[in-house]
Amino acid sequence: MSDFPAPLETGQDQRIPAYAAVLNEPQREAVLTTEGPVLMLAGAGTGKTAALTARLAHLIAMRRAWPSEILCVTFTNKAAREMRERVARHIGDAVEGMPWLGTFHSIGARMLRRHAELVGLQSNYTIIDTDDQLRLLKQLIQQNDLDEKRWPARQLAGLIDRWKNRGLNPGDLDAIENEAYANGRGAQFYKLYQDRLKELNACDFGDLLLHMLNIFRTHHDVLEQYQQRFKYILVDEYQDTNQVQYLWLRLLAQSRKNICVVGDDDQSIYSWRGAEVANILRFEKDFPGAAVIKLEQNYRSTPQILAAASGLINANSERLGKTLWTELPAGEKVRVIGVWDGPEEARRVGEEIERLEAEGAPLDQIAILVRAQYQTREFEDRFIQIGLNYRIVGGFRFYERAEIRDALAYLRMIEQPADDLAFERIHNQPKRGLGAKALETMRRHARRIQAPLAAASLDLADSDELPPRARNTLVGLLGQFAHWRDQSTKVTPSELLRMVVTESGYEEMLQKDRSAESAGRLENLSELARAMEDYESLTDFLEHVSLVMDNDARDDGEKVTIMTMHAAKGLEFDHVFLPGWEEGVFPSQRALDEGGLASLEEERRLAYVAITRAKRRCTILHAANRRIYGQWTSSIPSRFIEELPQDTVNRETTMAGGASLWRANWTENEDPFAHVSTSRPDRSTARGPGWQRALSTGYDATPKRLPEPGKSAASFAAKPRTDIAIGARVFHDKFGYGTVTDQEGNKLTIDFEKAGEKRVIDSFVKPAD
DNA sequence: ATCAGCCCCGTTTTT
DNA sequence: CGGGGCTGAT
Repeated sequence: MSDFPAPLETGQDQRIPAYAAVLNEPQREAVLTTEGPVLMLAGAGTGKTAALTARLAHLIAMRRAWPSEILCVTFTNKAAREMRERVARHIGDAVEGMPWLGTFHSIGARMLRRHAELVGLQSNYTIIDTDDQLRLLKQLIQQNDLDEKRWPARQLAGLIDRWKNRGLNPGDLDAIENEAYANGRGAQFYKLYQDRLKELNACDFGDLLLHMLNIFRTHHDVLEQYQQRFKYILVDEYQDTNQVQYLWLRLLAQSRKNICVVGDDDQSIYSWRGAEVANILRFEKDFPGAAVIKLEQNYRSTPQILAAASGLINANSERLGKTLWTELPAGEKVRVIGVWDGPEEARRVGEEIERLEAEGAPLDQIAILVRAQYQTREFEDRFIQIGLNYRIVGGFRFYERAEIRDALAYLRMIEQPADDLAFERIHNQPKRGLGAKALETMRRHARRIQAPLAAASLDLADSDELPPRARNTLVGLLGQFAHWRDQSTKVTPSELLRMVVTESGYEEMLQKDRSAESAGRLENLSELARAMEDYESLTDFLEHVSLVMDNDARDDGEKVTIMTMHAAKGLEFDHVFLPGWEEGVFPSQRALDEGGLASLEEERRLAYVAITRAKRRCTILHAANRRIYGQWTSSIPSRFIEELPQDTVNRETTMAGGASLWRANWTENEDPFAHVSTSRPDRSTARGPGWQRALSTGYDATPKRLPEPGKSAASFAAKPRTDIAIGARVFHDKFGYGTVTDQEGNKLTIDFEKAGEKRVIDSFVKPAD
């Protein structure tokens, strides 16, 4: 600690490095305690990343280690990227020499490339995604005469994932685990899957970590090599680590014990995908003598927001216990708004946002955080209607899109002719008349001669097992691949991709399909080609795409963000709306039905994460009625609302009057089934057990203020466009091509070719070419 | 080989 | 309600 230039208290001492000057006391301690295990408990908004990056900068500036001797792991590429950028600000180009800063998976992949032969792979192994994984498992299930209906591939994939997350190999499964699939054939299928992957020279995501763990366990020399190399280990979001990651880290840290983990047990929201809070809870036991540093000063939210969140999370047991505080001035209380139903909720949020906008709030500082993806629809519909710019985060990531996967499959086939999964994916994409039947013949032959599909197909083309037509097509396709493989050494990867997309007929297929999606798909493919321009070899690029590429960027203009609470972790917004705080929605029905207290506590942590995203204003909403799976359901406010400290909350309702009156009414006409119905409940007749509780929390049935119809951004600015008239052909980002059949102010009625007739705001369409 | 119609099912998501 | 997957008819 003595080598730290000077304490901050000495004022503007010029010897204080920039990276340390802005830190508070505990943050500085986290930077200075370089030796030995450190547990950094960083509450929401407490400057965890600042401390982490300062620690990295410090280690390097003080010559404790070369950049290449520090292992720094994160969960997401985004976090890794951010870390890299922020460290670069402190130490400049030296960060380029940090090859071991990255996600668990990319670091695992990098290590595995060096030691692949130890687990029976070649170093140019392919990383398969969940789609390939599923198709492979389906094949195995079919081949082994299992009924896929009874034992779905999905289930097996889930089990294998979980086993891998826990560091279990096929031979490690106990009787109970084994029993979990196909009456005791779990281990058998797990083994079959692993063997098949090896044949394909492929890995799934879980393998990237599990293979390395196996190597560490069985090859002490390899483990020692890494233990020597990594003088310091830093782990971000430690509460999200799963068993393999934990075991992996423990082995690597064993000899030097210079491991610093950062996390927040209150923000552990990923147990359902294998994360174990226990890892952070028992860190001090794993590494005796660990320094525990708590970051509790919050720089993000108002005292009210913080108090609400803290009060809520207090209801959880099993916490390490932190108390967040802030020096920020008092702000507004958290608002809790009760509304009649889902559509009204969306309407209300829309109005609130328009109000904020009028006050000058930038739209990108406003977020709507939902529990589940299905909740986004209501808002999307409403925002399209009132012409409010929004973006929905989540859904498909870039490389998960079908067209991207198809393009990659072509490239994989060029790179590795033995990649059967890639071949199967595109053998008839675009349609070329090589259907399921031809594929089956090809597979059979491949199995017979023990060769990869493509090689076997070449062989097959010489026989008369396939009909002449299919044979010709097959020869043509294989010829194309030979041609592309030849070209791949002569042109850049990006040129190769363009060549493949055109020559395969893929481009033509998309051009013929005039839907909104296909236009976007063509665009995605050009984007892929553009992204490839930075890569020299196909191998580099393929790994980058499957492991690193994400599509969160593309910030085109100011938009309100709609996303799940999970996706919002780590982000912050001035204004946060939290709709759907009803029992069964949040906490989710599944969490209530299964998983018991642990599940409920995780939901509560999620609520904590959600509230602490807000910097200035946080608005919670709950609706009395909501359509779930097409059924109108009445629901009661979330228990989390009651758990908020009442003095931090302002309650509002769009309904006023006498709750008592309503309760009386309900008891008189008791109808136990009133809460489930197929028609939308009417304000004057609805009732139900949930409703009663809703009333008791300050609800009322008669509308205090009915939403004023048409009062929205759309009707304010109702100047019709002059470039679009009835009969015009137009294009809409969501609905595709269509013809305008009516125009009323800025509202158009359009008959879409794919989506049917819709009413949309004219700013959402452009004239079709 | 392809498509329409039927049935089933339905959190959260990163790599 | 709505999407995906599978079946059976062209």
